[in-house]
Amino acid sequence: MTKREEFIAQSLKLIHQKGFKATTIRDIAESMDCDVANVYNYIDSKQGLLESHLFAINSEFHENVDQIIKSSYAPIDKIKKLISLYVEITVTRPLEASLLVNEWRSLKEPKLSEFIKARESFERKVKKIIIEGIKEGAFRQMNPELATYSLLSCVRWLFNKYAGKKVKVNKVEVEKELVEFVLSGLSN
Amino acid sequence: MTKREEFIAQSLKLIHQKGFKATTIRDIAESMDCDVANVYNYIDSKQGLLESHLFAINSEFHENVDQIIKSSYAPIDKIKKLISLYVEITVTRPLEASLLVNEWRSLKEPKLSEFIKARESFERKVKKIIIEGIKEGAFRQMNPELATYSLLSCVRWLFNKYAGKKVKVNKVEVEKELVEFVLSGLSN
DNA sequence: TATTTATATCAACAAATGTTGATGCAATAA
DNA sequence: TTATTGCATCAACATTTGTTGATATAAATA
Repeated sequence: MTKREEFIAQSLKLIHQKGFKATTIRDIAESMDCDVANVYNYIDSKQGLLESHLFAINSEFHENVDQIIKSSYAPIDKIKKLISLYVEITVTRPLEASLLVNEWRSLKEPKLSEFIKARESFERKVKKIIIEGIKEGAFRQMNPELATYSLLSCVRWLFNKYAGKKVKVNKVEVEKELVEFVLSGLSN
Repeated sequence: MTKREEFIAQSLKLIHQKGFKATTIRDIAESMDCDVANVYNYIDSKQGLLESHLFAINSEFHENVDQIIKSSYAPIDKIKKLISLYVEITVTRPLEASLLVNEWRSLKEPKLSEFIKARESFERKVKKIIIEGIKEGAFRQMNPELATYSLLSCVRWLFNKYAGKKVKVNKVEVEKELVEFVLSGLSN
């Protein structure tokens, strides 16, 4: 592993553990056993470090989301596909997924607004799927907004389970469980 | 409203808006239009401010939780009661609820471990309810751990919707929707 | 060989931030 | 009346923290 890769790995790890605000440049330097100034061989600013990783994973996520949205799948299958996407990204790159869920709050304007705008746009798309599903009779009658947030929160917590821990995860099994929960809840 | 009450209100509001780490003593002072040193008429330290509010609401929450756990309700009704409790606290005191969900990360040892321990204990209790519900046949077969986290995340996002915004909320309606989602998911 | 690239070293600064001490003043309670 | 309580004022300090500039060295590349 090159030093630059070690830097990326360590900084992502620290940001996930302590949060972006609480992670200092000196923390990062110490974790990779080098001088403080050395960190600036890899970044322009601390803020830039957050922005680059955050928007990289965010773009990737939204591009995949749009393909699902624009597909001809029925609402119920679009939901399944979205959950599958979220599980895939979260299990393979949990540290970056944690940026999407937690650390975006540390963005500064105008990046903050840019992120929020994209996220709200995504949430509206999910809400539309739910509304359509209700109309078609695939989903029961419900408040689409509350359902949207509930649904999304069901997958957003996931990274917490797989970031930093060396748990061996059966991606497919996790996906199956989440899909079942979102579609059927607890009940028999 | 006394000055002390204004201090509490403003500091909670700021902590929710910007996060605890990003909220400075000077921010708080400015928000209540007083000198910086003045803030220390009401607190011993910034950290103490977080701790007192966080553990106050946390204790209250867990006391109520234990009453539900120890009741003779069936698993499905315990779940309903828990959701009801969460909605109640979140809708009436969203700013404090946000501490429980977001800001506990800013606690320092040993308070941090204390909080985490309580939270994990709570999660185990919920998991037990689910396991029991499955055994009794009230709930379908599922992975209890994933179900626990999914269930809890379904209610934890709520404060985001009601903190800071002047939305008039029908508590009962929100509760009904959440219960339906947790028990039945999206499906018909 | 010449040169670019990746990384290391050291010192230092400016700004932000939590915190303190000493003091004043007015209202309330004893 | 006296003592306490709640709140305000001002100046100052010690740390923490992001960031820079100038320079060195060894390896990779041209």
